[in-house]
Amino acid sequence: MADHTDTPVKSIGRMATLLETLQQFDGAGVTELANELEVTKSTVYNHLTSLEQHGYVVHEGDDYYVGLGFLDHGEYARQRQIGYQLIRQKTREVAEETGELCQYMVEEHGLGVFLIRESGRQAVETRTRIGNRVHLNHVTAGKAFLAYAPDARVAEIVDKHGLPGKTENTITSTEALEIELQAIRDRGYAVDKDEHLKGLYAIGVPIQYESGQPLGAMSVAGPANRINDEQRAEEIAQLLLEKANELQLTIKHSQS
Amino acid sequence: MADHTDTPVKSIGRMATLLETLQQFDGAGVTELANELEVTKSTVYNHLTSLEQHGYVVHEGDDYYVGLGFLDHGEYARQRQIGYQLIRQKTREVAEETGELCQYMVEEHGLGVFLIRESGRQAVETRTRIGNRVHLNHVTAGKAFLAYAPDARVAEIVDKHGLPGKTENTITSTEALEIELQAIRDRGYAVDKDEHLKGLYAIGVPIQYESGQPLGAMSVAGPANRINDEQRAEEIAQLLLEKANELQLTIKHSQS
DNA sequence: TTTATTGTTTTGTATTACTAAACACGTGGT
DNA sequence: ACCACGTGTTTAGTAATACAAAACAATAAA
Repeated sequence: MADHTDTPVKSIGRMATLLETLQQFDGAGVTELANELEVTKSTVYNHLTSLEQHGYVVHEGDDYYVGLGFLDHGEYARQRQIGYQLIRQKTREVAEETGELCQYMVEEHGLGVFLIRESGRQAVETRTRIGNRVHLNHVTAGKAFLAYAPDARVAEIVDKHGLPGKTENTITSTEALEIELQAIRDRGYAVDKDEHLKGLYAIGVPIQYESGQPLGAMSVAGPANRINDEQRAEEIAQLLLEKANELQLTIKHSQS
Repeated sequence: MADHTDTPVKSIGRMATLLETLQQFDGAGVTELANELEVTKSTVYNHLTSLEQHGYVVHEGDDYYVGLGFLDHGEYARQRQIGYQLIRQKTREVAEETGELCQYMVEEHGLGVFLIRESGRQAVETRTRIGNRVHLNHVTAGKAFLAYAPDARVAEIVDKHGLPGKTENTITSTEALEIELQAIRDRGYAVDKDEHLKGLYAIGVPIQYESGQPLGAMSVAGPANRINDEQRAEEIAQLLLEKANELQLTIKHSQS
């Protein structure tokens, strides 16, 4: 799980994997972590206390947890994204008007990151959470993004992360991807029948900057039985495209 | 600005100050950071590339920025807080019913951290953002929290962070604090006329767990001219107390 | 072209973060 | 009541590493 690509400052690598497992385990003790990471207890202890002194970790009794120190940096990074406030508002509108779950995702380091998540009245519950990173070929919004990203960028991303499978429907070859992306461009939006999760149907469109480069992608997700019919899907797609277009105009002129 | 309390793993300390200044500067280059932190360029470069490989930093051209890697940990830490979902919903209700800005704050490491922030229709804009850390004696919610926290905990916090001043009205002595906290307990809620920010009026109540220990505090803030009148303030306070009470009952039985 | 000013890379060394082992503390079992 | 084993914590010694210094590359300005 932990990438052993050696980085100049190895302590940062250790810290990163420490935090990841700390989060995975939903809180853990020193020994538990030491066993998992295959390092000495004292090493883990030193890291944890250092992280704690800087607000990145809390301990309750003998268990350590990821702390709220990350929330500050995280929210800063989120609000720094171009058009964040405007897109957030639009996402909310879509969620209310469709009643479904509407999300906005951006790309960073070749992966998709969920930035905004707004639930409508009858929205489904998914496991995705703000900040989660996913492979772009695993989600509808990700494919909508790729379809409108420069070819060179797509190639870079595929080269870096490959096209790992998730379900049997996931696209795992560059040829199939190219065909899919072309289909999305022809259609104007991306559609998925349970690629990410069984029984989930999703529609995604890119949010484009001037010059057409995508900032991210917005998607609506709901239970297949509710969205799968031709009529409703097309309705939602048109709504998304309309909102995306509005955003494109406002972002262009406001630059934030 | 950088605390030089030596921690076992010093790289983490360097990383922390690096990230802080990176955020303060809203993006910066290698040389700029090296000068500010009084270390060599190569050191900064090594840290930045290491952080980047782990998704904590991005670079655009020659400028580095805090990345979205923090968002995942941050959101995790936020949702881990007891009663988060329920409190979020109630915060929204209060924002809608009052039309003002309603926030929820918890304490970590002796400081207040803004967890939730919901704006009503006529809500003021403040500089506070989710994840921001503030001294508890600087904000209304913080004082509401302190008023219902165990005396020992209050003493610990004051001992650790002191009572730094912010405006001329900020409480900076333990005696004054004790009097204020008692007044809050007598009244049932905390009130502030521009302690944190000029022209802002805020009302805060604790959100208590079973056994009365506070999980955090919820506050409503608005322009002084709108809230300052006796009638309106009392109205808001009663609404908050009612919502807090509802929360206390639901959280008790749901444990999340 | 020249001259600053970037970011990047390299090399050697002093620092430091690691392992290992001992210590303190509490708990559960017998 | 004791003992054994589980914690987290602390301490020493050493191998690893993160650092400073300086050279290098690349870009932009003069």
